[in-house]
Amino acid sequence: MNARPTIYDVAQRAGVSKSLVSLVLRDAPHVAEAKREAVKKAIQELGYRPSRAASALASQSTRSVGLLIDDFRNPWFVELLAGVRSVLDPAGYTVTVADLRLEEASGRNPVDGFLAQHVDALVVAAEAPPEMVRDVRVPLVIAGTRSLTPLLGKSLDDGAADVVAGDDDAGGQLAARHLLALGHRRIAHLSGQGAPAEHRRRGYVRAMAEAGAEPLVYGVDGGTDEANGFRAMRQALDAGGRAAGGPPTAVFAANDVMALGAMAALRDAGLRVPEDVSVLGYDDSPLAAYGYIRLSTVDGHSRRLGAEAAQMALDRMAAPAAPPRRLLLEPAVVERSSVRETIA
Amino acid sequence: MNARPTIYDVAQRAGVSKSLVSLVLRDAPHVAEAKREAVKKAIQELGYRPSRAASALASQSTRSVGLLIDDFRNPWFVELLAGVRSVLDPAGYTVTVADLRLEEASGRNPVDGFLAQHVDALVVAAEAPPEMVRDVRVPLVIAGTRSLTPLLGKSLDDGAADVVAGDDDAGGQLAARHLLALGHRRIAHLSGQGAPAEHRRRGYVRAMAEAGAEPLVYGVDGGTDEANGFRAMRQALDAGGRAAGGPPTAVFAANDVMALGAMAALRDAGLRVPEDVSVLGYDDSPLAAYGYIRLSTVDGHSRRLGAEAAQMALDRMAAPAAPPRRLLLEPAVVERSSVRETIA
DNA sequence: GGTAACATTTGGAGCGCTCCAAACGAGAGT
DNA sequence: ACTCTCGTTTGGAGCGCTCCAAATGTTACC
Repeated sequence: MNARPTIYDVAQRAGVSKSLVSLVLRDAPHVAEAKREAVKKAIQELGYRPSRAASALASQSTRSVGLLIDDFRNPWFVELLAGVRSVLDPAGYTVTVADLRLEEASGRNPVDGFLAQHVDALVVAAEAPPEMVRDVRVPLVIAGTRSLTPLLGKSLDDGAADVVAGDDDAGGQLAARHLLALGHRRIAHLSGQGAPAEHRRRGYVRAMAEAGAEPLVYGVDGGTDEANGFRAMRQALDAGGRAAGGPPTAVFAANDVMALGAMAALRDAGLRVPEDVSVLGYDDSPLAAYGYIRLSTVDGHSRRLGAEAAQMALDRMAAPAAPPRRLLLEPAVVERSSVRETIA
Repeated sequence: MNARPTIYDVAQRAGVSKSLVSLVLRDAPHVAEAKREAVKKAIQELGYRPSRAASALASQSTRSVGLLIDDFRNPWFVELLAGVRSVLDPAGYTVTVADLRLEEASGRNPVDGFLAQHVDALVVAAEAPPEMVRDVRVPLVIAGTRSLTPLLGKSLDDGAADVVAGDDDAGGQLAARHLLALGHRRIAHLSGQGAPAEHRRRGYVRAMAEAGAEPLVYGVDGGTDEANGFRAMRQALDAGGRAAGGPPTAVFAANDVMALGAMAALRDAGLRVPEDVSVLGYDDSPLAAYGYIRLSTVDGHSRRLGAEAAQMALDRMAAPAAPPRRLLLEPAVVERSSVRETIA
């Protein structure tokens, strides 16, 4: 009566067998054009929609891949997702997204969720606890602006994960050198917890040392959020007041949101950006592009990252035994209006 | 061998029948504690995870609800989602999110996707084309900061949709009155396409008329994005220059992103916010709360909206024949630092 | 001691689909 | 006319689980 039509209903209406309907559904070759049409017509008329559950159960494949990101609030993921879909959509795969922060907040393990869902592959673009991805038996791709360390552990252990990531070390160096090249010497770095921040920091410190400039790092023990950006910037300003050379002339923040916090602190202190101090962010998130913000930033190519990750997933599904791949994307600085040469 | 363990494997290992395992899985009553433990132990040891597909197929229910939002890039949805999950998680439901813009970009119908997935209910928080939700046979709830118009059509047709929404008309009035009460008279409104913007505009116009002030609307034919906010603000400024009273002393934007565009235009024009002109946004998106922005805005209570929508979905699943419900949430203004009294 | 009443456990019949081996037809070749 | 092919179509056996009716144990009560 009112129940959802099944493949049998379609078959009956089209005057063929359920098997033929199934073939049409997956548009197989060797189906007579007339029958194909008849089936399509019946599908149309009945408003039939195949049941994913049944199909998944029978075929042992959901043709879906899971994407784990860390926080929906950080728009970083949007481009990443667009990249992932750009390669998975044409291949007929569906992608489901979960937010690590949100899942954990409600006491769930998102990876379990994905596995219960029978995803065919998993793309992890968040700093997930290693044990969470320990023995995932589906193709696993690690993607991140994110640094590799916690992931290398996993992939070395069982050789099963492909990884594609922005090179955060290089990005940190790039940022510092960019500022150095513009004549800055007192360059503060606003950092925070977590692997990506740590690598960016490391790169920054190295570049500063090479240039013979003193590394000035703040906020290491805080989050990589706006509040800590604000706080760390204040510290940098206070330290600069008491210390030798005065306040920094440039600031490199571990990400765009922290940079935004820094800009608030600078404005509150009566300092102008970029006239008095230059601010450089990281991620090239949508935030940075707003006309009111115009933040110069380091671009980790998140869209490309997503596309590469998706391709790796596809490749591994095709060839599960192929040697794992690694790909590092070289970051680049995006000039907007928050950075300029020193006046000094 | 290497295959995923099934319920039978667990049963065998625990020395019980598959049915008992199934009971334990859905923690049914009337199961002896000892057996329950044994089953749990076996599950643990085997790393067993139930197959959602099989369970969905057998039980004719996925215990999942779909949430359709309009654009991942607009962080408006984050709180909405949190609200939805806050009621659905405890009830044991899973929620899957799709982004209308993204789905359409890849030529898919997200609702079809949800239905193929057999969601038990659908929450639509985007301005989906009516035909898209036409004959959805699952409980449907419409949620929005979004105005009701396009939805009322649908729900009146078949009486099957519950709706909860922010009252955009009231919000528009509220915004205008708020500014009026602070002594502003030349209050420009930056608007755009789409039902929510239209209703906010209508409210604004009414309140202005009631106060005997002239409505000044710009940007109606553009999007509700940053670029149009910028452009509309420029127009308002130019018009003010030529016309009678000078540039507006206050601006009410149809949403926060447009307000941000307006702030950029104002800054470029050498005008300060709020000293020279007040800016009021709408949505109370995360954007507005950044220290660097501190945008005063109208709060549509998106979290509560999500929670109410989820509850409605739950209620309707429990009682499919209950009369449809309507709920309008009264917006409120959130004071930050972008609005102040007129000096005049 | 026997049995009713309940608590606990179990096998079987699907859920709607895919996939396979087998059946069917219709020309082509001899 | 009769095989052979090859392209097309079909029934049947699951996929891993839920749900039901029925079986089995256990306790209590007469």
